[in-house]
Amino acid sequence: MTPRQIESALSRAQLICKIRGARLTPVRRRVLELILSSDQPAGAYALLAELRRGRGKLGPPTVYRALEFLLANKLIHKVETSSAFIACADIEHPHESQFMICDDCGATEELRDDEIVQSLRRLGEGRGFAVERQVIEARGLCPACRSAQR
Amino acid sequence: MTPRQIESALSRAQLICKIRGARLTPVRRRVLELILSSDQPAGAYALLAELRRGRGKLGPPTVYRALEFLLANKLIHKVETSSAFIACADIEHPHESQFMICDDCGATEELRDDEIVQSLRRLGEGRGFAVERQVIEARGLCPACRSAQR
DNA sequence: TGTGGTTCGTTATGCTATAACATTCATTCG
DNA sequence: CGAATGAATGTTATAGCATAACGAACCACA
Repeated sequence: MTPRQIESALSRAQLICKIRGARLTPVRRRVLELILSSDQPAGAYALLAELRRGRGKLGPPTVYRALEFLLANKLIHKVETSSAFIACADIEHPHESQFMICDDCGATEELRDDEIVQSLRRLGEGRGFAVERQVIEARGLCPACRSAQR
Repeated sequence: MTPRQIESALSRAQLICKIRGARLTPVRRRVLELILSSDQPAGAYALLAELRRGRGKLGPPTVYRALEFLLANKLIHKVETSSAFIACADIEHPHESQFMICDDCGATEELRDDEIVQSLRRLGEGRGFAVERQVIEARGLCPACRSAQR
């Protein structure tokens, strides 16, 4: 993302939070900015290391609390199989998303297919489950690593 | 699972391994037995604690290596969002599976829907990804906890 | 200007997983 | 048989991910 795009995303996040009565504080904003700046999903401790450059010596809870807030407000997603966090591609429209993760280079792409979401929901409800959250991730090789391997 | 069913599953696993030229050693067999005996997904350290009762003082690598073997031979699955391991419901027919996990009581049900598997595969391939492994898990409330809450 | 709730700093700790190297075990081949 | 080889396991240490608990600072609102 270009600096311009990052600024735009931050402004929009700010606005969304304001509307909701949620507070995008400096720490939270900074963590979101770091995640937006990263081209790959960012781990909590990598974010913490960045946070510390500038601010003093912070502990894990600081970054985890910020992540919790950003997740709750659907400004970021957690990639479960990587234990890492990625900016949401469309914060104006909260949604379930799916991820493709390259085992080679870690490249992660957010997909959004409502049909698969509905399928899993139906599947759960067929068994009497009330589905609250879905984790749908595919691991494999991205196009680049795929051709590099041959 | 009843002791009888556990014995049956162990025998079948033994046979499958033999056919494949894989060795279901005592440690691996024991870990599989523990997982089969558990009514809920078992964590690695819980399994380790059980393993230690009987054998001496073992380290995490022992159990993790056994788990790696069982996963590679598709005798168990890993539930990513719980960091726990569950017996495969149909070891004779290797497959991708999905899980419904209750946030309240931890009850975990293995589902098997080939359509959702194919959907995700197509979705990935549409983006040029070679999908090797799928993680599809739904978190929510199981029927029991659902009615208990009302 | 209190007062209550939210956010943040700080310390400590727990859980999950693997690296690295020594040892034991099983198998095969001379 | 006995050595050689590769697989499996034991052992110690450490890395990586996440949260509990408590107090201080901050903010909004009466």
